[in-house]
Amino acid sequence: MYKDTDCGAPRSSDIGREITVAGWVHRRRDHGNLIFVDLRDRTGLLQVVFNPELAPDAHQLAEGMRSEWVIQARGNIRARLPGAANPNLATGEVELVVSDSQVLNRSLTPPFEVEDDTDADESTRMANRFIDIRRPEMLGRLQLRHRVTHLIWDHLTENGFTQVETPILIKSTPEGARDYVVPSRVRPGTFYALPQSPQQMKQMLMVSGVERYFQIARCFRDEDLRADRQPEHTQLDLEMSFVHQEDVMALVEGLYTRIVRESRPSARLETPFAKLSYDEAVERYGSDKPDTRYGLEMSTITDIAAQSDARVFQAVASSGGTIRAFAAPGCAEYTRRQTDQLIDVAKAAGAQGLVYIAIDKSAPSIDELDADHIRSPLKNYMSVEIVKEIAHAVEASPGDLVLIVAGTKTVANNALSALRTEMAERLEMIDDNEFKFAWVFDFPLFDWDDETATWTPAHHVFSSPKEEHIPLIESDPGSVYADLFDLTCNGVELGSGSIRIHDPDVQMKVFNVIGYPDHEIEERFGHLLKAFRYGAPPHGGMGLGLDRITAMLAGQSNIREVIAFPKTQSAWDPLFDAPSLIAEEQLGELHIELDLEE
RNA sequence: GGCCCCGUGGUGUAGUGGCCUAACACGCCUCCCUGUCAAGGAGGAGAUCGGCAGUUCGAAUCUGCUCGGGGUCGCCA
Repeated sequence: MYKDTDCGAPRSSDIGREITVAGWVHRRRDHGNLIFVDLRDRTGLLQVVFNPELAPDAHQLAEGMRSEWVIQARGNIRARLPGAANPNLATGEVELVVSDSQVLNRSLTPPFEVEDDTDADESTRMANRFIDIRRPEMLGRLQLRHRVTHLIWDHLTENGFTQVETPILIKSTPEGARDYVVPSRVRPGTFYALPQSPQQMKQMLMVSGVERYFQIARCFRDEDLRADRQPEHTQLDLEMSFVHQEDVMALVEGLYTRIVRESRPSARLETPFAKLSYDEAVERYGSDKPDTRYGLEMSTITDIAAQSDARVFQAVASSGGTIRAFAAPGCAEYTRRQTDQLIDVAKAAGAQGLVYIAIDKSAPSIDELDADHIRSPLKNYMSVEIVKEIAHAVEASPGDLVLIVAGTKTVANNALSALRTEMAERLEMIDDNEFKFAWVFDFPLFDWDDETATWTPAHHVFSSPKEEHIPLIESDPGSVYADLFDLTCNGVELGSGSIRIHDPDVQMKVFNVIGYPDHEIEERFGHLLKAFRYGAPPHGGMGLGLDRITAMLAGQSNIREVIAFPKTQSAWDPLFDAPSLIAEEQLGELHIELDLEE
C-alpha cells in the first residue's frame, strides 16, 4: 500500500504516530521556507508541512508540487501550534510533519478548481467528470447512492428477496417509449432492444416460483430528456407473489422509511405514509403526484362560476369543462406585474388564461364583502354573492388572492397544479428537509387517447383491474379502476406498481379493449401468456426510480448530479463522445447501410 | 417538433454600435516571504468574444442561419 492512514483520519489522539499518507495536492501554500500542502483523499484533507530544516529533500520536492499532483508523504503527526488549529477541518487539530515524500504523478492544471462551491459550467464539469467527481460534494453523492443501494440489498435480502439479473439484449415490443435497438450480426436484419424495464421478465420469474425478486436494473428509453430523465436510468425493480396491493405498499414503505432514516437522518419524515386515491389526489391537488408538504388545496366551482355573467365560465361549463380554483393566502395585494406572471404560468401549463379575484384584507369577513373589497378583471361580470360563494368554496379569507382556471378537466388541473407549485414557492411554504411521502392508488385502468380515439393502458397492459370492475372491462372501460399505485414524495413520482393480471382470460379482455389484433398479441406477449398458462401465482410489484430518490436525498433536483457519467439533453456523452460513427467493416458485418442526408 | 434562457482568456463573469489595442476575479507562470489554511506581496503570460453569412465608414455588441449547453411543453405504457 502507498498509504497506511487516510487523510481524513488523524486526530489529537494520533499525535506522535508515524504515518504514511497519499493523495492529491488540494492546495499548496509556499512561505518561502515552510510549505503547507493540504493533501486530499476520499476521506478528507490533512495539512502536511514541509520544513527545509527537518527534511531538505522533501522540501525541495514540495517547491515543485502543484494542484492535483499525486503525492505520498511520510512523517509524524503532531499538534498544531497554539492558535494555529483549523476548526473547519476534521483534522484541524493536527498536522503531518514530513520526513520523506514522493511525487507519484504530476497533473496538468485542472480546467476548474476542485472545490464544492464550483463555478464551473455543467458542460465543463461533464466533459471533465473525472475531476468533477474529486469534489467532495460529488463523491459524497456517489457514496450516498451506494448507501441507498446497499440498504436496498440488505432490506430486501432480510425480507426473503432474491436478486436476479435479467438480460439487457431483449426483444423489441414497440409500445410506450421508443426502444434503443442493437443490430444482430448472426441473424442479419434483426435487432435486439434494450429493456425499458424488466417487466415481462420479472413476471415470468413469478411464474417460475422465485416469489420475491428484485434487481437494481438499468432501463433504457429513447425519448427526449429532462432534468429528471436520462436515456438510461436505474430503477429498483421488484416483484412479489401471493400478495395484495397493501402487501407491496407495506414492504416498500418499510424500505423507503429505512432509506430516508439511515441515509439522511436529519430529514423530517412522517410515517406512516399518506394514502390518497387517485380521484382524491386530483380533486384536492389537481395532480396524481401532489406535493403534500403544503396546503393550497383546490376546489371545483364550475356550478357557482357558471351562474356569473362571465362568458368564459359559461362557455366552459356548458361544453362539459370544469372550473377550479384555490386561494393564495395574503396575496390580494399582488400587482399587475405579479398577476401577469401567474397568467404566464397558467398559459405555459396549457390554460387559455387565468382569472383572479383579490379580496381586500380590509373586508371584515367573507360574508360581509362588498364590491369595494373585490378586485378582479371579471368584477363587472360577477355579483358579490357569487364572489362570496366562490370564496367560501375555496375557503378564502380577506387578504387572499383566488386563482381560477377554466378549461377541460385536464387543462384546469394541470394549470392549477402548476400555479399551486408556483405559489408555494413564492410563499416559501416548502421545507427542503421534509420528506412527505404519499401513496396514490386506485388509478383508472385505461386512459382515453383523443388523438387515436382508443383506450390506452394508464400504466401498462399487465395491471390488474379491480376485481369488482372486471365485468365492466369491455362494456365501460372508462369506469374500470385498477390495483395500481404510485409512490410519490414532495410532488415527485418515485415509482409505480400494480397487482398484475394472472388470469389469461382477463388479460385477453384488456388486450381487446386496447385494440391489439390477435396476431400482435401473440407476437408481443405470446411468450408471457404461454407462461401464464402454466400456473401463474397472483403477483404484483413496483418499479422505483433510484436516480430520483437519490437526487432527492442529496437535495438535488437534477438527476445528473447523482449519476457518475450522465448524458446531455441531446443524449450525448461529452466525456467519451458517444454516440459515434462506427467503421465500415462493422456496418458491413451487421448488414447495415447508412442513408444519411448530406 | 414548439417555446424560453445561455455561449467573451484555463474557469466564472463585465462589456449591448466607435472611449475595446476587450475589463475584473479566480487559476496559471516568475520572483520575494518561517505558521499559513480562499496565505500574503511584486511582476508577467493568456481570449480575433461558439461558427458562418450579412447590415454598417466601424460589430463582442444589430440581423439571418447554424452548432453546442440548459430549462420546459409535446413525448416518456
